[in-house]
Amino acid sequence: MNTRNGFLGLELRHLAALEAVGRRHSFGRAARELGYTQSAVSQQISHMERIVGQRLVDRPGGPKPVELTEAGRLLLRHADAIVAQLDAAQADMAALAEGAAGPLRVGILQSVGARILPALLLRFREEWPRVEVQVHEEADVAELLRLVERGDLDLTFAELPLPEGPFESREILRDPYILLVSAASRCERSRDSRSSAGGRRASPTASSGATSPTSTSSSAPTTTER
DNA sequence: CTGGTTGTCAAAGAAGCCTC
DNA sequence: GAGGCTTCTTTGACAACCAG
Repeated sequence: MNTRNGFLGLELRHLAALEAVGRRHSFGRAARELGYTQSAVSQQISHMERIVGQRLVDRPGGPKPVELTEAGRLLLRHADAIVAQLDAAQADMAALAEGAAGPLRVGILQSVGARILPALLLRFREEWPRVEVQVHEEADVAELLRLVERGDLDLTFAELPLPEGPFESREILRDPYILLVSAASRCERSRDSRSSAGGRRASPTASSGATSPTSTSSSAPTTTER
């Protein structure tokens, strides 16, 4: 018999029995803890020992406590890793079922990727550590919206107003843009009238940090979901 | 030595699951 | 539904050890 195939006969209940026996130092107490009879646990351990081909539990006989052999302790260390991995898998499955895990495909423009996304991702990963964010960059908002509509993206950053479509949007940021012109330009000469209407003074040396290729008007980046 | 405790081993049977 | 398989329980006989 192939040893590796033989190990396929090992089951989680066997590892649980080994762990309980190792911790309680008694077949009977391990059995009570696991909800089995002492005989059942004894048979499980014996079955394991036949599978691995080594003595896993030292039975001194009588009321002396039973102890795991070196082979038993070695196998238990692997069992701990297996059980921990299983716990992680169970948590992942539960998280996936409630939408807290799995991939999240996000569409962005270059400006969003450079200025907004890094900070957002940091916060997002703290809150949703099991969600893998997959970023997809496009130069065109219309293309991003098309990908969301087709289901190729889960959400995208866009600018308001949105075109007609099966989208749900949430405004997350207002990012004012300003116009920079020469002091001698016609725009500067007409500033008085715009200032009185609530406009902002343009400066040739300073800006509010706007990076959008759009040169005029204020924009309101938004996340859009299909 | 005796009784109590703990564990092994074997056999019979119950229960659940799967396949046909 | 019947049959096969697996797992577990129950029961009984037995062994090893400890305490009184």
